[in-house]
Amino acid sequence: MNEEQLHLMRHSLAHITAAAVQRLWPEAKFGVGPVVDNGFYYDIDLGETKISETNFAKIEKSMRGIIEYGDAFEKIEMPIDEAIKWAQENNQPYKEELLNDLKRAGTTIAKDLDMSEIGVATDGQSAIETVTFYKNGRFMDLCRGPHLASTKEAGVFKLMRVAGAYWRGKETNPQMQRLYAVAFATQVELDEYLERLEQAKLRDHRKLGKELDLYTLSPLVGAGLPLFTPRGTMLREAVGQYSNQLRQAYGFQKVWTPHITKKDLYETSGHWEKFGEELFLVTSQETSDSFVLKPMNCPHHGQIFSSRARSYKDMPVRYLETTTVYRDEKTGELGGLNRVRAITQDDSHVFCTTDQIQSEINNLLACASELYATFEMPLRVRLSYRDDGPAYLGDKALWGSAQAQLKSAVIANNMNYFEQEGEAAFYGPKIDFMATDAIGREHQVATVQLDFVQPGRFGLEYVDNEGNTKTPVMIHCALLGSIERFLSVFIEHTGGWFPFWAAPEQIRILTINDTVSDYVSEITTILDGIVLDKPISYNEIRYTVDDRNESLGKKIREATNWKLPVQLIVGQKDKDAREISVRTQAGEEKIKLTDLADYIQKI
RNA sequence: GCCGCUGUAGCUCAGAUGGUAGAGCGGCGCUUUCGUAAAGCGUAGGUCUCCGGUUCAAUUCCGGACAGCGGCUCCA
Repeated sequence: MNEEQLHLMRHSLAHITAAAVQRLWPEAKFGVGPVVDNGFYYDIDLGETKISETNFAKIEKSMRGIIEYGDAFEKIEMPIDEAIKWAQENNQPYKEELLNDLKRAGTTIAKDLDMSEIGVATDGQSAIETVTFYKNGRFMDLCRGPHLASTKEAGVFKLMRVAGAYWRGKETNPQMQRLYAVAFATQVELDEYLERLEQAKLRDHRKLGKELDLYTLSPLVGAGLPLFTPRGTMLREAVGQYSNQLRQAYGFQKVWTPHITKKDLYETSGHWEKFGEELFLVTSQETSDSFVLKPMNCPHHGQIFSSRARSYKDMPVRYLETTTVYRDEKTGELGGLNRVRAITQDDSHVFCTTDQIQSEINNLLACASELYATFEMPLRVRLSYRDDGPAYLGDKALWGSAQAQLKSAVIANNMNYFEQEGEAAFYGPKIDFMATDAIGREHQVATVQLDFVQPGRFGLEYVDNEGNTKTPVMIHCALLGSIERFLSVFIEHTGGWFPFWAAPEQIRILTINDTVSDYVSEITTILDGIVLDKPISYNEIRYTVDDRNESLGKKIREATNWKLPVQLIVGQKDKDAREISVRTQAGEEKIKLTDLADYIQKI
């Protein structure tokens, strides 16, 4: 079955799902039922009644009945006004809204519609004459089609879950229930898909985070506030230090700013107005000032920039700071390390002239590419442009040229990109780097954002070569993004098998009995003296010695379960031969004690 | 925040139409010094997430809170 047929089949199954739901709950009001990756969903409103997973067996049974019966999919063409009347008479208000949009604008696609009149009826000219419906059995649905000839041709499916979903994606609209299903041509393919899902769960960072003892969550501390164990701290510091050292090599200087600030700072920046509800407030018993926990660092870095007179000769000024910011995210959005309320950003800000924008963007893209190449993580780049909504600030022409510069930089760097309208920050267009987690969900990691608003708001300035006062452009950039989120993706990407340089415990020496302790000391002396150069220079090999009175098999099993990059096995035979048995994921080999330092250096 | 699901020992899980609960691993103790993914025996761990309600009796039923999961919305 090709992609097109599969799509057709999944779409028809969405109708069959709706037909089954209508059979079981005749009062059901239907939204939309599109095809998605691996399956489809249908949005349904049953009023007070709620579908839960306990109803799935009954719905699936009804669907199988419909498939077995083999209703034909019948195409019906209907004048638009007659269709609207049908929706009213059959108590299908959501379909009525869609039909209103079709009549008024000829489309139901939200981004092509004027939001102020979405779903609103019109008496005027129709944009279109007729609409098509598809009917299978007693169920009839507004639909462009095409469909299978008969329900009998539907493949295998499985209802997966039910979730809330706002009608047309608007929070102020009623919430419907979204019934998700997967569907394939054959049972074998469905089983394979479910098996892949099971495999992916083994790489879930929340599962590995517990198994590998990386972080923990405590209800006493609060949701979205992860606590990092010694191993997890080692990991986050390794990647954080790499990010810092890399950016220093690309011309950035470290700065430091406090974690609380007067709220005035964000009123000036514009963040208070836009994100006020998500700021944690801090009360002072000493002064009447209102403080907040900082949700980001750009205004602080701007204050450092403006602390001295700046000449064009100083530009660009590049600051970096890895620090934790706090955002009161909605509780329902929190999850694992991916979305937290204490967010450690490897944040940086460039202050430059408009002439320097292009080269600074290139500098940052090169830096990000180098970093993700080290992690061997493929990324997709998202170019986010402006929406014309009132929430966005700044000069429109400047936005336009900046967007063009971002795009040409991305193309020049040969990056895999896609464009998205309306995702820009309120102060400027941006480039986001998207990484994929274990089950295929994309998450933003690195970001490069142009800002034409904040420098002006804070009165930042420099003097150009003619003695004129100018406003600099600001470029925000985080490479890892949020270290917490980065780790969530990194853990799933590696399955917990971290590269040697980032592994919390890099080497474990496993002894066979207690006759080799002097030989173990010889080995540790070598390890202690090694200086590594990849990907950053450091001189601390993180090793432990497992000399417990346990079987070698058990020691190997445990070290493997901890996903240690290197196991060094030593017994009397190795000691006599001045050798070490080295066990890695690739297999096992014997090396000379004198070759150990070299061997480690080359990992 | 909203919709649905979930919460039993440190971990993974079992269990009873309402009569206060078990296994494996891990921990601890003893024995064992053993060469490639779990040595043997013994032993201690639980307000069955928390707070209310119903009941002679609640871990089990009902309500609420907290937390986790899947989505929606949001994401500076």
